[in-house]
Amino acid sequence: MINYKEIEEKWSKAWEDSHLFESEIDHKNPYFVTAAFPYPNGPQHIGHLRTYGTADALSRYKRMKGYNVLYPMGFHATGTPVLAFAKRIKSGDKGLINDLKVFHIPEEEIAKMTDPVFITRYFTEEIQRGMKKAGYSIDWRRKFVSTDPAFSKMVEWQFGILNKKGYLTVGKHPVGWCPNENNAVGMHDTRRDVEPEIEKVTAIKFRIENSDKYAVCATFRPETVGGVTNLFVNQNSKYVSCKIEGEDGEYILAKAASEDLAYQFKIEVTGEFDGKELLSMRCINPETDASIPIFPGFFVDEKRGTGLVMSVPGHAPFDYVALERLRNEGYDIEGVKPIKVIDVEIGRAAAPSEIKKIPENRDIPAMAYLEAFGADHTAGEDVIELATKLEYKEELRAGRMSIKGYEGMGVGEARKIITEKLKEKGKASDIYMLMNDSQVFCRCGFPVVVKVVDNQWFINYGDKEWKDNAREYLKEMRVLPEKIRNALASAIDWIDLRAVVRSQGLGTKFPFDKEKIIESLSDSTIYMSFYTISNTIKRVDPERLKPEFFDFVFLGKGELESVSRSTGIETSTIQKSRESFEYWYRETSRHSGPDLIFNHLTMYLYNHIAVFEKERWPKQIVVSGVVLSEGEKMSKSLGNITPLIEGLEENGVDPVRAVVIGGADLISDSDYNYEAINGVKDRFEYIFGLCKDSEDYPAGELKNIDFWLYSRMNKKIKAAAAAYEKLELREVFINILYNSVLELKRYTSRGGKNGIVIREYLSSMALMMQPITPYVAEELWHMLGNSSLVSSERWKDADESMISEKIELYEDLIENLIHDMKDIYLLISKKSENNIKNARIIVADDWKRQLNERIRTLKKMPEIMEFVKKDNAANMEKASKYVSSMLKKIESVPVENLTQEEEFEVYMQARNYIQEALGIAVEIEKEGESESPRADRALPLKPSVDIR
RNA sequence: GCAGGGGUUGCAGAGCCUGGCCAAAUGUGACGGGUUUAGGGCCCGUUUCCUUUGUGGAUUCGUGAGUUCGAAUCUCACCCCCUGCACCA
Repeated sequence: MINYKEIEEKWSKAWEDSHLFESEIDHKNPYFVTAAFPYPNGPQHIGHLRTYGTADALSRYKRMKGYNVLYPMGFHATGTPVLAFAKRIKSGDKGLINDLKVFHIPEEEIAKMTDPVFITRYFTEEIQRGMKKAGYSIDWRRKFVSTDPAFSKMVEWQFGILNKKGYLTVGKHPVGWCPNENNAVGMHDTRRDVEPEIEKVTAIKFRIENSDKYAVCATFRPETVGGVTNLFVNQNSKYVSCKIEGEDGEYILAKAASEDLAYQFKIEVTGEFDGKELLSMRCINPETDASIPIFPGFFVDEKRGTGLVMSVPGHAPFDYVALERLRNEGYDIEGVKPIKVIDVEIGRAAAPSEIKKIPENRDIPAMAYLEAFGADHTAGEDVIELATKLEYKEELRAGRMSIKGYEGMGVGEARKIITEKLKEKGKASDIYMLMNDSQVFCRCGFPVVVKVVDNQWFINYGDKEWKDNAREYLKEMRVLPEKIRNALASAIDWIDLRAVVRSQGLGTKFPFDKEKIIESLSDSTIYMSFYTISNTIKRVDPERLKPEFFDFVFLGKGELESVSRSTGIETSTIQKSRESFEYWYRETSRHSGPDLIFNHLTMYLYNHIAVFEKERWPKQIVVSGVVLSEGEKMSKSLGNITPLIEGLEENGVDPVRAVVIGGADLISDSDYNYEAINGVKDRFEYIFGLCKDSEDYPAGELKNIDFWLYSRMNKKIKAAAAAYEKLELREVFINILYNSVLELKRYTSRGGKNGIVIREYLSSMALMMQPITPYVAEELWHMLGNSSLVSSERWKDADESMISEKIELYEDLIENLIHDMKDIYLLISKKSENNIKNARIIVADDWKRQLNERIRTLKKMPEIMEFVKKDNAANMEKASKYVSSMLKKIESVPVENLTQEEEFEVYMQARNYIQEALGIAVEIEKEGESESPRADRALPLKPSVDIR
């Protein structure tokens, strides 16, 4: 049994003593690996092993390939998480405290976690401990925290550059807002952690006849404005008339709605009245100029939108139903007829199971959709809702405009055009609505509204030139796995204005508004560069880190002497920092998770482009997937989160690394599960056992099977290198552990027992395994008698001359033959009462082999037979039979060719093995010399078998 | 809705870019057998159906259509699933 704990302690100490991972500038090519900043607001769990472990595997591999690799680590404490953490501890949050107990954090430590500084220190140490245990080849001397004053200086410098380049703008922005606390609310500030879903809708103005007042309706479907036959109001609600800054005329809104909208517009209320009063008015459809009435609508919500609804009975089931109900109540709705503006085939784009029948009459689509669900205007709201959703969906996807001026146009396109037109004429504008199914409440208990914030600072990722640069540069950059390049490209296109400051949290003060703090994703877009100097400036007073310093170090601007004079930093320090940056910041690999593609990674790319010279831009981005636990997503509620250190101690670091890092290819999810870990352990045991046994094996002369193992080994080395380059770690690991074990087993069962061959194979395994399972590799390496550290060894390239397809073919022939023979043996033993005495293997004659060549090239019977005649080597009758049968399955005519003698030799050499496998005596004969009735059936590479 | 990814034989998961050698790797589970035979481990076999002194046939890779001599692989349409959508790290 392998004692993982023992080998982990032994080798991590050896690595530390040899300072193997403390990287200094040297004559070799640099390679700089960074992985996402961990947050020091909790210990890490098994899932974290993925990104950091993958980065470690790459680091270790690149070191083997002769690069001077730097893999540093720092911590991200800016933003609200650490503060919020302290706040929750202070308030005695049971859930959080419980979580911490799961991670075995002592109570007296938890008690101290009301202090953000303590939290940061505690968890940076805790995380570092876990990372060391996990065997990451990290240079810890460069560690820093994003709240360090020196780091802030660099962020200030960065924002100075962004500002100079005109990438910072001030403007308006909609956010979820609590009117009580006067604060922006995100998901974590709401009750039950719901995300306020803010959506833009179109508000359309309907002028009230004979006045300069407008009724305002919010809608998602402005393209149906031509089908508006009336408005709906809630006759029991209060309405107001008001003035809106920047707009002419007066506007009518529900009172409740106007209160919410006041956070989006400056609204001055000029009057208040009951909804009933509106019923006597008429207004003008802005698209058709028709005069339309105002009716009471049962479904109108005074808080939703504007509290007025434009009625499109032709295309909105709710509107249709409301009108029908009014009619049945005796309301005079004559003159209001549904108008069809879109043509659509019902049931075209929906799951047919929902639909009961397809109505024939589609003159009123809204009615038809209700009928499709077997309902009419008496339907309940849930059915109307269903019909509405289906109709909206189908019309958008498959509908064609039928109204004048837009005939045949797709609904999506018409929506854009009509909205644009209305806006141009000043008849529509955008408002924001919360789209959550139920009201969103702030934690303080107040309902959340949408506020349009003024004076909000943004980074303008929409800047055309910047965007073009990013788009272009992405093409040059290496992206692993290749398939996320698309996602990055669309992220680059999509990212636009990004709010960049917050009013609370830890972090760097925003240089252009010192009240605000730089938002924490924006402060960590170029931090990797800081690793290159974090150790050279350790003793420098942060106040001296003026922009001139960073200009010189990162951009090579200015003169050393004058920078030193104006900053007060010694020239040697400045010079060293510059050299370090220049040396390391070239070949870089950035590692992150899939959730960061659309924010961090995109911003990382943009900001490098904005700040640095092109040689310093990202060279490679690597995104690794997430880790499941026993096939399920890890989550607190499932209680299946394994703390990193605990998992590593329980199962051993390398089995866990193998399963988590090598268990799936990059972006795919890997599964941390018991079976897989055991599978890996079993194989490690096998390898170690074989290694021990092989000490007693003699060397001896090399046989076919030895050459076979060499051939497989060298092929494997080639394949592993190719897969490592693309970080296809699953491919690598399956190949070097699982397949190796299969090959070794086959080798020994075929009588392979050459100690030198086995040990050479094992040492190449140790080398190849090292990036993924370093401890086990190290142990194996030393068991094989090496005294160096495998972690500092070079990659051994494949010896092409040892790769032999022919040798491998021999082995395949034998395996196939045994397989076939076993089948036949089974069949016969089932049928025959008699005991089976022996088996004959009959190897096909050479004339068949020569014919195979012809069959593959000529492919036609007459021509082939022509050849047979000329050649005269074979019996014509036998030959024609053979050719015609082979022609039928021309695809399976083997390309490889052996002579009868060669093939015969192969079976002769393996005769003992075959006999053992079958448990009966085996004779090997040549077709021409055999007396077996089945001799004819022998095919090249597919001997006939005669068992009796 | 928009964007990205995906739907493969019990499960997991390759293959798809570069069509044929794919009834489809590998792992795991299940079943049967073996092993100085409790279990485990290890070894062998089976694991879509039919057939069989054999290496054969039929039907399969979300659904439907198409291109092709030939499609899991290419094209189109549709259905379903996962992830993200901003001030939140």
